[in-house]
Amino acid sequence: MILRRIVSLSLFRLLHDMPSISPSSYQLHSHCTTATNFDECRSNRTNFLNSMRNHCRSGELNNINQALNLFHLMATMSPLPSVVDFTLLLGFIVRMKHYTIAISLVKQMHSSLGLKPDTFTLNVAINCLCHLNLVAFGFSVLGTMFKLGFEPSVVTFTTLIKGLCVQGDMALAVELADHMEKLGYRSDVQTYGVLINGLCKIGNTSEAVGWLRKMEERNWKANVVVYSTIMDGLCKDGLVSEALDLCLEMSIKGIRPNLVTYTCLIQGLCCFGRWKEAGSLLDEMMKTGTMPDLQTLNVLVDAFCKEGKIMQAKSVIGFMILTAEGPDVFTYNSLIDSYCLQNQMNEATRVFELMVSRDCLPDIVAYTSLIHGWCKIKNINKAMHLFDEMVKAGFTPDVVTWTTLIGGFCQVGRPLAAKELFLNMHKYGQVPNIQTCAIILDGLCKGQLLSEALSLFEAIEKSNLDLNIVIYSIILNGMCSAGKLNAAWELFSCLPAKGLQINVYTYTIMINGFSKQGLLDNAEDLLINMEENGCMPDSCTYNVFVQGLLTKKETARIIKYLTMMRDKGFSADATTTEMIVNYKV
DNA sequence: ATAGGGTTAG
Repeated sequence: MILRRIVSLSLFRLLHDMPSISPSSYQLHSHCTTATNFDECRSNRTNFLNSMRNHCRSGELNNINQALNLFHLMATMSPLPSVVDFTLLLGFIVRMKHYTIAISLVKQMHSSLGLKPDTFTLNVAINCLCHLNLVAFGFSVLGTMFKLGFEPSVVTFTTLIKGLCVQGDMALAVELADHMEKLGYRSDVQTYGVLINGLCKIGNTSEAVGWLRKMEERNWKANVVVYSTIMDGLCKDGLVSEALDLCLEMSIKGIRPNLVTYTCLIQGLCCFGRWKEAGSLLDEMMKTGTMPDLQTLNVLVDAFCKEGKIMQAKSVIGFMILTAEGPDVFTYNSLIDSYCLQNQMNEATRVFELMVSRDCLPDIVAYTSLIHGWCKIKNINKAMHLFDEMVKAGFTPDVVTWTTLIGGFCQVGRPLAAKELFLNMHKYGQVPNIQTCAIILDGLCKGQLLSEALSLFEAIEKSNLDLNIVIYSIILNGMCSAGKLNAAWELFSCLPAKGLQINVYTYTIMINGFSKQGLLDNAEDLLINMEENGCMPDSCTYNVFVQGLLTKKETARIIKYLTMMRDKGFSADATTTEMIVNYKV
C-alpha cells in the first residue's frame, strides 16, 4: 500500500530541514529595474498587485532577483496579499527552476508571515521537492496535507507520480496511480502523460503506446504533448518510422505537430542518418509557421557534429546567430565533443577557450568531453590536469566524469589504477552506475586480470545495481578470452534464470569462445540454437564462426557458411578475408 | 483567482 510509505513528518520540520537561501539574496533593492516602478505602485495596493499578476502571467518576469523583490514587497504589505497572490509568484519562481528558493519562500510564508498554505501552495512545495529528487519529502507533504484537512487533488498525485518516474521507480508510480483511482480520483490526460513519459524514459515504448490506447478507450483524448512524448520515446528507441506513423495518426485526428514534436522527429531522423527527411521536416515546419528555436537548431548542430560534419554544423550556427539567441553552452559542447571524438584536441581546446571569451561558462559537460578526448588519445596526464582544473573551477565531478577517467586509465593499460578510482569515487560523493561497472570490468578483463574482474564482479552483484546483459557479456568475454570456457558456459546457462534477455552480442561472444578453442560443434549448435530462440545471428556472428572453421580447415563447412553469409547479405570482415586469402589446403 | 505533463550536450 502506497500510503504506508508516507512518512508523516510535519511540514514545519520538513521545511526547517530544507536548505534556505541567504537573507541578502532577497533584500529589497533600492531601485526596481523592471519597466514598472514597484515602489511607486506600492502606494496603490491594487495597482501593485495587478502589476505583479501581469508580470507573472505575461512571462515578463524572468529574473530571480525581480521575483524576490516582489516577494519581499508583498511580505511587507499590510494587510498581506492573499495566499493566491503569493502562490502565483511562487509558480513563476518554479518556472525559473529555482526550486530551493521556492521551498524556502513557502517556509517563510508560513513561519514569518503566518499565512496558511492551501492545497495549491503545498502542491508547489511537492513539485519543488520532486524536482530536487526528494520525493520522500514530497510524500511527507502529502501526509501533512491530510493532517491539515486539505484534500489532495489529481495535481498533487500527478506531481508525485512524476517524481517517482524521474527517480526511476516506475512500478511505484503505477501503483500510486492505481491507488489514486481507488481513492476516487480519476487520472486525467496529464496523469497519463506522466506515466507514458516514464515508460518511454526506461525504453518501454510499446507499453507507452499501450497506455495511449488505454487512455483513448477511457475517452480521454490524447493531445500533442502525449503524442510528442511517445514520438520522442520511439525515436530514441530507434523506431523513427513508427514515430512518423504516429505523427500522421495525430495529424489525421486533427492535432497539429508543434515545435517540440518537430524537434523530437528531426532529432530522430538525424540520429539515424535520415538527413533528407530531416531537411524536409524542417522545411515543412517553417512553411507551416513554426520557426525552429535554439533547441531545435542545437539538435541539428549536435547531429552534424556526431557525424563529423563540422562545416554543416557551423552553417547551422550561422543561422542560429541570425534567428535565435545562440550559440549557447549546448552548441559549444557539441562542437567540443565533436573535435574530441576526432582526436583534434587543439581545436577542442580552442572552442573551449572561445566559449569562455564569449562569456558562456564551460560546465561539467564541457570539461568531461575534454577529459574524454585526452583519454582517447591516451594522454592521461592532460586528462588528470583538466580534472583538477575543473575541481578548482568549482565543479564537482559527477559519475560520468569519474567513469570517463576510469575508462582513461584502462585505455592506457592501467586497470589497477582505474580500479582504485572506482573503489574511491564514493569518497567524493559519487556512486558508480552500470556504465562505470561495465568500463572497469571490461578494463580488468582486457588487461588480463580476470580474477580481479571476477572478484569485483562478485562485489557488484551483491550491490543494489540491477545488472544487465551488457555486464554479463563483458564477464563472459573475459572468461572466454582467458580460456575459461567451462566457467563461461556455466554462467551463460544461468542467464535466463536471472531474467536476462540474451542478445546477439552475448551469443557471438560464446560462439567466438568455442570457435577460438576449436570446439566447432558447440559453436554451431549455439548458432542454430540462437536462431531458434528468435535471436538472429549477424555478420559478426558468422565471421567469428567461419574464422574458427578456417583455422581448423573445415573446408565443407567453410563453403556452407560462406554461402549462407552471402545469401543473407553479410560479407567477410578483414580478418576472415585475410584468412581466406592465406588459406592453404 | 494560485498548483501537475513532452524536446538539446559529456
